[in-house]
Amino acid sequence: MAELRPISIMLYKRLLSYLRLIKQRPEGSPDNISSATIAHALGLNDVQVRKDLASVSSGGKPKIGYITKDLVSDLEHFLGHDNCSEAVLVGAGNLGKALISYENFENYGLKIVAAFDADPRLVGTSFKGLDVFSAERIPDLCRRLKVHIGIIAVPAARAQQACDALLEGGIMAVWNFAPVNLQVPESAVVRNEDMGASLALLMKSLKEKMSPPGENARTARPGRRRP
Amino acid sequence: MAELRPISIMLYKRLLSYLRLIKQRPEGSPDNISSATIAHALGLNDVQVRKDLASVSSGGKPKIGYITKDLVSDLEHFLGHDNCSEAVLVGAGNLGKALISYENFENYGLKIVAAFDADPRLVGTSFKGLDVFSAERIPDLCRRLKVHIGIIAVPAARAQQACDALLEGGIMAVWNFAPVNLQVPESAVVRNEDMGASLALLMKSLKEKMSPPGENARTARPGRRRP
DNA sequence: TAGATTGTTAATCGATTAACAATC
DNA sequence: TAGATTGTTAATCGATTAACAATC
Repeated sequence: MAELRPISIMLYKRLLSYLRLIKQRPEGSPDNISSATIAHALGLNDVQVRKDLASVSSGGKPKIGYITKDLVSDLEHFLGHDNCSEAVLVGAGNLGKALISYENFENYGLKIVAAFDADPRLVGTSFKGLDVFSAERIPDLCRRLKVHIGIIAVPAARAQQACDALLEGGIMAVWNFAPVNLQVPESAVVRNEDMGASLALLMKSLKEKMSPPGENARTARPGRRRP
Repeated sequence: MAELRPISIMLYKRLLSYLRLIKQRPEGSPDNISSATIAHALGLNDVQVRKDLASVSSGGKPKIGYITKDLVSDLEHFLGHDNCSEAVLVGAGNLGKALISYENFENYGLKIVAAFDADPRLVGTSFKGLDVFSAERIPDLCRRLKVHIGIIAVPAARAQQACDALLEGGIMAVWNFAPVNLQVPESAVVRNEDMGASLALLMKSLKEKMSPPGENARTARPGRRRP
């Protein structure tokens, strides 16, 4: 049951994908699920699924599998979705608005509590009930709101500046959507949402699919997704 | 020099990060760079950087390092940024508009050539020079434009439908921003841009940083980013 | 030459998978 | 009981790192 030491990013991602898969099952699905079913739906190995789940859940039952209800709560508990965290958003342009609109964040325990923008035309407006403040107020308001997560959704050229302001406001974790390498002190955590890199990966897979691996290929993995 | 067999996703991501780092260096930076410098800036091991680069470039020079100009072109060539690919976008809401505005995609060889939306108020409009067509025309226009990449930026509930239309139009690679597991045939490639999962990872790192690993921790990696 | 830096070989480490026993 | 399924142990595989020789 629940380990304490840091787990690998790959494992963490898989756990998240299990949770999402199970939560997404249509109404009226059986209330149990086997590791093989999960593995098949996600293109993974069933032993791996069982091993992953063993580190999280109270275990499945032979011939039955895992009780989805229990599994969901075990996963959520382990992944820490229980305690909601608050964040501020810098940049209320299209991307910022898209993030504000993204219904799904609350499922992951995130709530955006304030937005900032440097554009005076946006300052003072509100979007989906969220007020947009002047970027100058970032350090002050972050401190007052005692928020620890900052989201950067500004153009590349202004990202470092936004980051600095957030850090000044006591932000400890930065979620960066701008295509730049932010410089931050070691005390802070940065996660780059590098959409360019992500796109490149898609294009890479596509190319690999179109020009099949050839003689050299050894481990062309078979089917990943359901037809 | 340049391997042919499929390379690992982690390696591919690192190569992308090298490219981005080097391209981002300020004007007037030296025209050479050492593996140690790259490694330090990205929080990696320098041997790893050299090994990665060896698979891509014509090599560095002892005492000098790598010539950035050559390295950039080697990386770009290897990563396939040379040949630009075209894509269509489904969903011209805030997220869609943010993607259209994202200056950076062209650096990765992607051009969005058409946008679709189900909302009649958006159909017929254009944004940054890109026309928005009715979602009904997806299969037809995709075929006519001979596009192979589709981007899904619609709400979760409509994502599978959008995906089906794209597949009907001959799309082979789907970049999915909706928080659902799309069902696609094996012939297609899907990349899920799961922002919820990404957020969860950030929150995980933050938690790990705030409550230090404790006695159990064995390999707390030291410094990752510059102060 | 001495020092910095690359590139490679071998060792280590961690993650995945195969085989199989346990259990309902 | 027979069959399906879990959980675990051991083997495999791949990726990272350490040590060091090669080179400018």
